[in-house]
Amino acid sequence: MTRNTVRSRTSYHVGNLAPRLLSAAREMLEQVGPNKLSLRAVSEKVGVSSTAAYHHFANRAELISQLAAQGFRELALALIDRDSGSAGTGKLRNASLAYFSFARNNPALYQLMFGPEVSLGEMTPEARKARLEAFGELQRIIGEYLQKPVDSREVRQASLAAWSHSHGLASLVIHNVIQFPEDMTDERFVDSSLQGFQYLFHVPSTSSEPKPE
Amino acid sequence: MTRNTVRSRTSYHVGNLAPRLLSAAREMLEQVGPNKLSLRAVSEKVGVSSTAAYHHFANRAELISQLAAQGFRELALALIDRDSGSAGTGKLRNASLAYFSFARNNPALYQLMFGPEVSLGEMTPEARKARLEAFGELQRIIGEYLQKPVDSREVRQASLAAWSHSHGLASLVIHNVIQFPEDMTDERFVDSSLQGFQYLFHVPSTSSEPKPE
DNA sequence: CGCTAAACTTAGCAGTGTAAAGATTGGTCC
DNA sequence: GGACCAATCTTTACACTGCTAAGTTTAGCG
Repeated sequence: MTRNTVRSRTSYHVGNLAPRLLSAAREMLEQVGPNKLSLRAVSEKVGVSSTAAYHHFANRAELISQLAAQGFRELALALIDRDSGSAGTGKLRNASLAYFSFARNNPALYQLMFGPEVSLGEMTPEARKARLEAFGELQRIIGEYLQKPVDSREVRQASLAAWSHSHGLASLVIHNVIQFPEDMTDERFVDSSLQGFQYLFHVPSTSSEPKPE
Repeated sequence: MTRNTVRSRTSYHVGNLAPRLLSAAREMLEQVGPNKLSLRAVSEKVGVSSTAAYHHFANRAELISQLAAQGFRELALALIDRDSGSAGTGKLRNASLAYFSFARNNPALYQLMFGPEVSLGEMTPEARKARLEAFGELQRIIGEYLQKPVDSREVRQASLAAWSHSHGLASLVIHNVIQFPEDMTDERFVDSSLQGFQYLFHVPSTSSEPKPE
C-alpha cells in the first residue's frame, strides 16, 4: 500500500524541484496567461504532487514573485544589450524599442510583472530589487542620453516620462487595447509613437528613421 | 417546506437584480481588487443565491465586462469635463490630468478595465464601444490641441503617444511600481512627468505651471 | 382563474490555494 | 555497516471559486 512507484526510477526525492517548478511555470505562463497559472497544474506538469511546491515556496504568490523577478532581470539585460554601442538620440529610441520588444515577446510574463498580483501584495525582496535595477538601468541610459547625472531632477523626471511611455505603449498593445497591425514592425511602431510626441510638443523629428507611420 | 422568507417582505423575485449586482460588484471591487472579485460574494452581498447572477449575466466575464464598460464611460466623461473651457497647451495637460485622476480615484476599476480578464478574452460589444469612445474623446481633444483633423496621421500618432504616456503613468502609480509621494498632488505629478518629456525632447516648458517638481 | 415563462433556489461538479499529518530516503555520525 | 535525522515529497482534507442541471416560486397575461 501507498506504493506509488509509477514515476520512473528515482522517485520521491526528485531534487532541485524549485527551479523545475519555476521553469515549468514559465512555460505554462505564456499559454494560460498570468491569472490562470495554477500551482496544481504546474506541479502536475513537473510530475509531482500538488502540494510539493509548498516545501520550496511559501505560497503561490512567492512563485509568481520569483517569476516576476526573473522577468525584471531579463528586461534589464535587454535594455543593456540594445543600448550598447548606441549614442545620441538613438539611445532613447533603442531603450524604448528594447522595452517594447521584451514586452511583445513575453506578454504574459510582462503582464505578471506589472499586474496587481505582484505589484500590490507581498513581493520577494529579490523581485523588488530586480525591478529597481531594471528601472535603474533605464535611468542610467536616460542620464547618458541627456548627458546629466543620473540622480539629477531632470534625469529622474525624464526617466519617469520615458518609462511611462514605454510601459503604456507596451501594455496597450499587449492587451490588444490598440491592435498591432500585421504588417508592422516593433521598430516602426515605437518610432511612430515617439514621433507622436514630436507632434505633441511641436518639435522637429529626432528619430533616426526617416518616415515612420 | 422550502419556505425561505428570511428576506424582508417581497422575496424571491427581487426585481432589477442586474443593476443591483453591478453596483454591489463595483463597491466590492475597490475593496478586494479586480482578481478576487467573486460572483458568489457579490450575490451574497445583494442577498441572493450564488447562482442567481447567471440569469442576468452569461458568466463572470460578462459582469466584469459591464463594469469595465461603465468605467470607460465615466473616463470619457471625466475627459470631457476637464477639457471644457480649456484651450491651447492647457488641453494636453488637462486631458492627462483627468485621465490620471480618474485612475487614481478608481484604481481597482482601472486595473480591471485594462487587465487581461477584460482586454483579452471576450468583451461585451458595449464595453468595446465604450472603450473606443473614450479613446475617441482623447483623439478629439488632441485634434483640437494640435488644430488638425482628428483622423489625420499626426493626430492619431500624437493621441497614441498621449494615451501611452497617461496609461503608463497611471498604471505605474496605481500598482505602486513608483510610489506616489505623500505631499504630492495629481497636478504636480502629471506636470512633472510632462516636464520629463520636455527634457527628453530638448524643448522649453509648455506647462502652464511655473515650476513642477 | 389558471397557465406560462421569468426569476430565483438547491444540489452538485470540477477546479483552486493551502494546512496538517504521514511516508520515504539521502546523508551523517557512531 | 547500521541507525537515526532532517529534508523531501505524498495523502487527505477544508474552504473557496465558477458554473451546470434541475427544481420551486410567482408575476403577469389570457
